[in-house]
Amino acid sequence: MANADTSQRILDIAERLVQTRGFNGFSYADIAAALNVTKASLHYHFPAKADLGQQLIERYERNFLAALQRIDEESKDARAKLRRYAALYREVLDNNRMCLCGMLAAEFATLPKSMREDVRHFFDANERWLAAVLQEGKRDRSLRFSGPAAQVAQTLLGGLEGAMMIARSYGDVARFEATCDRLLDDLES
Amino acid sequence: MANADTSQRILDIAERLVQTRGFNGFSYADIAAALNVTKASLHYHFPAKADLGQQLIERYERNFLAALQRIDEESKDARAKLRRYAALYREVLDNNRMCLCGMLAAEFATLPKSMREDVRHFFDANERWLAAVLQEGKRDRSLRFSGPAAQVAQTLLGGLEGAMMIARSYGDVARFEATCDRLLDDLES
DNA sequence: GTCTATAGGTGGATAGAC
DNA sequence: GTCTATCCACCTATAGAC
Repeated sequence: MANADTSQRILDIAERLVQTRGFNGFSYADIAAALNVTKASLHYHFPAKADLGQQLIERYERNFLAALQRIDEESKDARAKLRRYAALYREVLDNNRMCLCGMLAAEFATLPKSMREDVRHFFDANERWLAAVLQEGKRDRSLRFSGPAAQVAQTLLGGLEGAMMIARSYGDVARFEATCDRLLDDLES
Repeated sequence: MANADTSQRILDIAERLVQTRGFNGFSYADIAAALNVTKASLHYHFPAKADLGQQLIERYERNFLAALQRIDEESKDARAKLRRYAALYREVLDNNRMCLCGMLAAEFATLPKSMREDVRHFFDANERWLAAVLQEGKRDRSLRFSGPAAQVAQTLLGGLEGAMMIARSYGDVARFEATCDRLLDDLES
């Protein structure tokens, strides 16, 4: 059976590489060098690059959803939840990374089908969570917006992903934070 | 001297490839196949891929700025200008493409230095134009917003780029338009 | 300007020893 | 599980004939 720890370490390195360079911007050789193993042994854990990519997204989504659940449990209202959601993105950017799925969305046309479906699944899950929080915010009066919550959720997701991508081009986290504040202030007014 | 027409046709193909697949997602072989020439003859026009990439961005920005100037000349007020600005993005998406520089922003870490600078230059030019239009909208009362125009401009640019990228993953232009409307309605209220 | 031919490197992936 | 060795396809790029 595959050593779970080794697989996880491979995924850790690969995740960083995809988030910084993109799925088409790294190779098995890069991971091998970082882990001091041969390319061949990577193929034992992930036979094809598409397998590696798919497991990357699925692990990323599991971890992300776990973080969202912690936010649900620990936040006092919907407004606080949104602020912590945005903070998740900022933490990624702090490490000079792009959201894994935001990066893959750019490369979408070149991805194997299984990865495409997983990317969309991640976005869907994010939007569902955001829409639920927005609805909750309307009830508890901590948030204010017009139109369907699902549409606000899409705008928020796109706004954060886009701001992240551009801010990374400038190596300027403050830039991301400013956009973040604008997007959220708007819902809190 | 290089045949200008051939160079332009090469750039046309390359532009489409970058906008759909990314700079690391295509090769000289792809262009050669589309144009029915050999890879070697492409190197006559663009010795290295970095040269091709740089000229791609610079031509893209020239064309984009020309479009912005037409908008300036033909629009009745700032509000109309913003709507036409957003329409530029939608037209790109209609062709199943991503904004050239939005795509390159994702691959930023893997780009040659000259291309990085050009990508940022494109964003800078966009933000300057947007900020000027926003200021104008404040004067002519066709737009309403709080805080610095430059910050609203950044939020708008990021919002459009992000919405574009995600909408393309779903092959759903309507999704982009909905986000667009939300972003702009907000400034017109 | 475009071609043939090729160099020199790297990509993902596999076979089989240990 | 990891290794050596290797395959083959593809990559960017160049030399030199036409």
